[in-house]
Amino acid sequence: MTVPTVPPGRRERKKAATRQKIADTALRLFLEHGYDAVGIREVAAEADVAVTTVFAHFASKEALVFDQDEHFEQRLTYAVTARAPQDPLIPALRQETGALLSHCTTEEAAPLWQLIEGSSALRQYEVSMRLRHAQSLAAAITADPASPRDATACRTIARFAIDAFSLAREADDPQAALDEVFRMIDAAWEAALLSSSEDGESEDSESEDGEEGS
Amino acid sequence: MTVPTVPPGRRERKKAATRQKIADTALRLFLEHGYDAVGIREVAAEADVAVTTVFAHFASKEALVFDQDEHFEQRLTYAVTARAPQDPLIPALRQETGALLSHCTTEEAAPLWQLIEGSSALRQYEVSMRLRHAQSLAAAITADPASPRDATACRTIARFAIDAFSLAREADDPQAALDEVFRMIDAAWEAALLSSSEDGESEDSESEDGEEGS
DNA sequence: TTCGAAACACTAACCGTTAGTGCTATTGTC
DNA sequence: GACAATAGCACTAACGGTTAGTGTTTCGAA
Repeated sequence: MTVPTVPPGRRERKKAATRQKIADTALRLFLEHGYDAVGIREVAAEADVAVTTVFAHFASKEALVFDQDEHFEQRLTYAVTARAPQDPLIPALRQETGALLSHCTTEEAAPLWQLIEGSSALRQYEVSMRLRHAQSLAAAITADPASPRDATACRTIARFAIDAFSLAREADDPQAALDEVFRMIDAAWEAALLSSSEDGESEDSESEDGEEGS
Repeated sequence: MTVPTVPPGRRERKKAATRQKIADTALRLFLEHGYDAVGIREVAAEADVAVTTVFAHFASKEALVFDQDEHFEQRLTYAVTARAPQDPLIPALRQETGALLSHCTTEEAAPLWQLIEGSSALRQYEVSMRLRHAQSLAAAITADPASPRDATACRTIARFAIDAFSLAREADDPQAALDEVFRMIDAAWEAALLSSSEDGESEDSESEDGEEGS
C-alpha cells in the first residue's frame, strides 16, 4: 500500500476548508433565519459553491446540522471497548454519557438544540441517528467479555443507554435525570445477568454471528 | 347489506372507500415493485384519484404504509389507563405489547415488514412514530396513580416499553425476547420506585399510593 | 512531464409535497 | 322540493431536497 506520508496535502486541505466553509455558512444561516426557511440553494450560494458540492460533502441537508454525529458514536463505543478489563460496563457508559451530555447542555450549544427542536425534519433525523448509535453500541457491548452471551440483553442495554442520553437532555436537570435513568439501567442489567446465568450457564457455543444488514 | 342504522352518511362512506382504495392500491404497488420504486403520482393514477387527494387522506407517502399507527398507540395507552386499579403496571404493559407483537409477527404481515426494512425512508419514519408512541405512553403512565411522582422515571419506562416492542420484533424468537426485555424493564421500574420513595417521603415500595404532590 | 483521479460547477431533471382554484355532490335546513 | 353551505376531489404549477449527466480544473503520483 502506498502510504501518502503524513502531510495533509494541499488538496485535502482545500477540501476540508470547503467542507468547513459550507458547514459554517449553513449553520449561520439556519440560526439566523431558521432551518426550514433556508434552502440548500441559498446555502450553496452563500458559501459560493455549487449545490452538488454541498451534497458531495454532506449526505443530506440535516447532516449539515448533525455534523459531530460520528464523533458521538465513536466516543460511546470507545468507552465500552477501551475501558479497563475489570471495570463494570454500566458505570463506564454512565460516565461517558454524562460527559457527552455536558457538551450538549452548555449555553453555547443551546441555540443549536433550539434549532433542532424547531424543525420536525431535524427531530426526525435525530431519532434515526440515535438508533444507529444504539446499533453500534450494541455491537460493542455484545463483543464485550463481561456481557451476557445473550444478544437481546446487549441490544436492550444499548438502546436504554441512548434513551438515557436523550431523556436526560430534555429534562430540567439533565445530570440528575441521567443519574436516575442509569440507576434503572443498572437494575435492568443486573436482571439480565441473573436470568442469563440461570438460564443456561453451561450452554454456549451458539450464535456467534448475527448482525448487520445493509 | 350495510344498513346504516346510525347513519354513516353516504358521503363519509364514499370518503372511506376512496381512502381504502388508495391505501390498498399503494400497498399493492409497493409490494410489487418496492417502496422507493413507486411514486405518489403512480399510486394516484392507479387508484384513479388526483395526487392531492392522496395527501388529503394521508399525511405523507410513508403514512400509506403505517396506517394502523394510531390504533397501536391507542391500545398501548389504553392498556395503562383502563386496567384494574390494583393491577401492576409493568405486566399490563407486557401483555399488551405481546398481543401487538403477535399481530406483527404473523406470516401475512411478513412482507410488510420486509418492505419496511428495505426502505430507509420507511425505517426512519417508523422510529419517529415509535417516539410519538413513547410520548403518549409516558403521559398515560405519568397520570397513573401507581406511578412514582417522578416524571423522568415514567418517561423512561415508556421509552423502554416501546424499545421492547421493536427489539423483540427484530429478534429470532420475538416472544422470548419480549419476556427477557420485560424482565429488565421490571427491574428498572422497581429501582425507580425505590429511589423515588427514598428520595421523597417514606413510603412503601410495594403498596404505595402515590397521592399527588404538586 | 504526463496521466488519472478527485473536486467542483452547471444544467436539468425527479420526487414528495403544497398552494391556489374551482367543480361537483352531499347534507342539513327552510 | 329548493337552497346555501360544506366537503371531497381534480387540476395546474410550483417549491425544496436530491441526483444523474457532463465537463472543467487541479492536484498527486508515475
